[in-house]
Amino acid sequence: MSYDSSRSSANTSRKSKRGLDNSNSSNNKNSKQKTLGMAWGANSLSSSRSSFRNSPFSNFGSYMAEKNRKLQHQFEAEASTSSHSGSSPGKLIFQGVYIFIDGFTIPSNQELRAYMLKYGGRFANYFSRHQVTHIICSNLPDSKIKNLRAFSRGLPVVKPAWILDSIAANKLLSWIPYQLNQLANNQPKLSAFFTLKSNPVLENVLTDEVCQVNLDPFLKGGTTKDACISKVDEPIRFAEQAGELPDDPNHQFEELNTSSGKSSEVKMAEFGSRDAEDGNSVNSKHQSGPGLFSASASGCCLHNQSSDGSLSSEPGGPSNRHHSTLGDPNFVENYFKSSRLHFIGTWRSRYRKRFPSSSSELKCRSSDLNTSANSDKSTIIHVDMDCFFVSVVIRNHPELHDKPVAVCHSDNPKGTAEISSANYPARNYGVKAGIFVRDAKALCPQLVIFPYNFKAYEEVADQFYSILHKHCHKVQAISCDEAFLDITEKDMGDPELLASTIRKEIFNTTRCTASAGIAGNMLMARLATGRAKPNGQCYIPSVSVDEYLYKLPIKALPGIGHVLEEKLKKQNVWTCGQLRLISKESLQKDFGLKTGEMLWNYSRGVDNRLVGNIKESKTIGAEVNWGVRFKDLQDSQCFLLNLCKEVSFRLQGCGVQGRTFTLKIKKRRKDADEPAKYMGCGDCENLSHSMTVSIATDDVEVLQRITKQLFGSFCLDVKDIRGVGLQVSKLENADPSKQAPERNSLRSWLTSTTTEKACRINSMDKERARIDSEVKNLIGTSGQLFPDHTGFSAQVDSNSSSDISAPPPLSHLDMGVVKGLPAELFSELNEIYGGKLTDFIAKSSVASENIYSYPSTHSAEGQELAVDGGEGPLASDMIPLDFIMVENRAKQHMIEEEQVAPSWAGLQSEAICSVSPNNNDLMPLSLSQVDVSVLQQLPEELRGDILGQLPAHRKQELTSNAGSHLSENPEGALNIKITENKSNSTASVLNSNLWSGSPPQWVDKFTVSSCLILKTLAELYCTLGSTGSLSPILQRIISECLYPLDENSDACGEEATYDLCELFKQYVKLKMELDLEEIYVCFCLLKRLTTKSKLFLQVYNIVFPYLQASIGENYGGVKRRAINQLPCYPNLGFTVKTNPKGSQR
DNA sequence: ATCCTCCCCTAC
DNA sequence: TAAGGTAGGGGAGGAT
Ligand SMILES: Nc1ccn([C@H]2C[C@H](O)[C@@H](COP(=O)(O)OP(=O)(O)OP(=O)(O)O)O2)c(=O)n1
Ligand SMILES: [Mg+2]
Ligand SMILES: [Mg+2]
Repeated sequence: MSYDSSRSSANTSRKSKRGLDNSNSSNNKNSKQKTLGMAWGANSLSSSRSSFRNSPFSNFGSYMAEKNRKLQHQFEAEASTSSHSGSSPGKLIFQGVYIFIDGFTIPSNQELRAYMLKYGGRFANYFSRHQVTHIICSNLPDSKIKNLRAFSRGLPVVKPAWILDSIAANKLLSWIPYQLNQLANNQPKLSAFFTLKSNPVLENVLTDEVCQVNLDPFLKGGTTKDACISKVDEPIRFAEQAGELPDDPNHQFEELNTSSGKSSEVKMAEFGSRDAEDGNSVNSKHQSGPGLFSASASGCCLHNQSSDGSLSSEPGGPSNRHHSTLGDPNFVENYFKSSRLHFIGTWRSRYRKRFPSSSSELKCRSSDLNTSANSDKSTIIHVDMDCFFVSVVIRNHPELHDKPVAVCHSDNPKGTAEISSANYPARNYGVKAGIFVRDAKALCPQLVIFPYNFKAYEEVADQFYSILHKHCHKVQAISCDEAFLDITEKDMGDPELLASTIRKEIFNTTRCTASAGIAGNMLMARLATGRAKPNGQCYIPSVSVDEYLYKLPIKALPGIGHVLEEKLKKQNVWTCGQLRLISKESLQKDFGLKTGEMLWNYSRGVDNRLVGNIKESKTIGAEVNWGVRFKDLQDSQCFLLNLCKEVSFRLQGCGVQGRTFTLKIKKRRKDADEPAKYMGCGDCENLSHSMTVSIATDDVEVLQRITKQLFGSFCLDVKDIRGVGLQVSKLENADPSKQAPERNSLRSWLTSTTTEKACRINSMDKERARIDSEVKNLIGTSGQLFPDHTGFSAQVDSNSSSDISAPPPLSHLDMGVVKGLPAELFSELNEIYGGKLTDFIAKSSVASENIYSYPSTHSAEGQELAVDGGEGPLASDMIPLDFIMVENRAKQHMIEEEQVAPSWAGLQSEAICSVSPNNNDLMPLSLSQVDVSVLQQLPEELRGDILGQLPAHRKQELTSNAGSHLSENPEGALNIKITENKSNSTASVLNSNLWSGSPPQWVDKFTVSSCLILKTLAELYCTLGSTGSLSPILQRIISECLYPLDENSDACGEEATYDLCELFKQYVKLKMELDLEEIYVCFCLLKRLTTKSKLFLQVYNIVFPYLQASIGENYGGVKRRAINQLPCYPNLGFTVKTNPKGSQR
């Protein structure tokens, strides 16, 4: 209906859990801090985005958390004493209000604090998004306004007068008239300070209509000692009722069902009455957190107010013109902040952190094989909140419980906003999730629309799961409002009793009802819940399964969506009973092996899934398919960057890095009409293109480069783009020590702990670097200890000259290694660092904890400068990723030494790291670099591993042709020469006085060749290029690099570019036997060497993406593919074979 | 057979 | 105005 055509949805229900989940910030409310500013980002770590780095809001380290806690404690102590005196109920004006004061205020900070304390409110010493309900702010310089916008995010920013006036009025006034004007229109209005104080009329109106206390129901319930809570343990009646149920399942269903309609009100009467009581006691307060405005009982939605009010209150006041990527540079961030689907989509990731590794989920059932015998004995409970989003927002509106209510962004009766959830009265009118609000209003004109309150959903979900975990240790979370419990091995009696106990507790705690299904497997439990809704429960015993399913519409089976439903209906299958008549073979023929079997099983009530067998997540991604409109390439690139940032955040938040990157594009179909939905994507082609690299990364820069290339390969008119997504797969744990050990594998070797700590320059390293920078200034440069380091740097990277003579920054030392040094070496080292080493070790352990909890790439920028002092962002931007990749790989080889001689490894690798600290992780295992002589000296098992990674032709070369491999081409020959040429220089490297014992023989050459090879290769290439030993095309390219043509020269034009590309193409064709990696490396090097040649860059830009794409890990067939995919540039006269992916479909 | 890429389908 | 995301399962078809 609201669909335009092809839509993607998703199949579900799997849980994933990545064991590592760092420091579980489980109990840490601050962990809710958002990521890229996404309120509900998958990554719950605090962001220290540079934009508000200096604001108190960015500090969420453990120190702040602890300090905050203490101060709050102190405050509460005070409050408990003093508020006793004034504990007259009428005085609790600010109950549920939790303010944070930003900056200077007219009544002082202390005064306001005292007021809050006196009148029942709470006062935050430091901003905590999780608790604070209002930000109090008088007037701020413009520079601060921007930051305020960024972090306030939906929270009301209110002037202190609101507090004073509320006290004067002896009741909580609406804060809306007291909103900080600056935030809305960016223009400070001092007069606004006092305006409303003398406007009682307006005040009353607003107060009545839109009230706002953020009433935390639990706080309230707790403090007022809610009478209902004491009734909690009285499920007996409940249980009896359940126990009395007849055996006939249908009958049961009837009864339970009707009970939900009618008698359930009896059944749940306590709930209802409690609600009423509570409603009375709280009566005049309306709810609502930031941004919630109450809908009046009349059913009229006050959405307009909200829009100037708060909820989604976007910072950009005037920028509301276009709600698309065109008008808003922060579109991604803002969009996710308000997206319900984003909220529920990312919920699981937050859940993992809040309920970390609930031991339960990790493979509990040893009774492994799940034959049907198993399921006979199993007992599964499925619990699902009733109309979750609605229930939560009308918790304190008992008068609305029997009126049709829905949650939606908009109340516009002509609007295309989607209904998120509708309560059961509304469903009677046909209102349901997913339909447009205009259709909902047409079906039910009196429908009351409430806005979202994501914060409340999150809190209720937390409570929901706390209760579940309390009652059962095998909990499989399905979504924020839904879970399976496996109570098979629970000896505690009646499952139905347990279910009712749980439901009751949920209601008493959240004031929202849940329904439950009980059965022998997950499928049947889920179906039972459907029967039980709303506010009921249902048990389906095994014997009743067949009967229950017989008449069940196929669509009710999980896994059958509208497409399968339609296909089956075409076969005249409408019910599960009819579905059973089709043979498994036939189903498998029509729908595939697995799907067919699923249909066959499900139609018989068979489901072998186990509760809680959680797998670690396999992909992480972000996409936006709403409001995406680009006018030019720059728009799209900007958007892509933001998307990369987002994805990078999420990767880091999950503690993983990925190797495969998939860019998804929604492209407006040629004949597509305007989307039915406002700013929707309409009818689109879905295109995707992926690239796999050899080393996992989470670095935003790397992501950006990859994404750029992927994007380029689509060859699209950006104006047709209606949606963009970036997905990362082949995930690996970012902390290799927690990675599943792969014995003796090359990969585990390359990414071993020491490698990680010492060499990988990823977000964590960058953060470390930042921390280190503060110590860095104190360190002298008595670099005697690192003579080799110096020389090494000079050779490897001529660009970073400034820091050459300094010892490696402390942060780059592997403290694990340092600590393990012999005493005398340690003190020597400590001296070099001015005695800071000891301190730093202590410090770094603290710091790394913080980093662990709150990694942040966004603070990376200045840090690189601090570390290497040489290459700023500009330079680093010009370094091709690929060069870096290779260089980095060299480092990893280096690391290998550490395993052999750990005592010097850390320092050794330090030297390397400091050479180009802003390296990226990404690099191909560019096998052309595997030097034969080195290879031969490797330990047997490693050699085997390496060979195992090589493409066949390469393997042969290396094994059979040891000495003179590659000699058939100039590049290969160079490879060997380099090793020889540079072996002298290693001597010094290896002579470090930090050495203890002699390194294994092979370390020498291996290190040299891998660390220096690129630089040297580049030099030699250039030399040979000018002396004519290279092929014409490479020669020409190289000379262009060395002696770049004037930018304005004719020779830089299209024609020249074409010539060069064509030549290159021919070259590749002619030199089929030449490894693509060779060319690839060559290109990387050349790009590195020349940033001035426009001509070269043009060629590079055309050819390189294809090289890059081909260099992934798919060696097989790569050459041919790469050549075929050389692009078509119509104006250059290329003939294209087919353009990559997308367009050919 | 088994993997990979590019999709589609599905549940929340 | 409105905020159509996220992730797993799996099928088709190609490469090896
Ligand atoms: N298309 C959808 C489906 C769900 N949701 C959100 C709102 C729901 O409240 C919540 C939970 O989804 P459920 O499928 O559990 O639906 P409800 O809880 O709303 O209703 P029910 O009583 O059927 O469970 O997810 C949504 O925004 N859009
Ligand atoms: Mg629900
Ligand atoms: Mg649900």
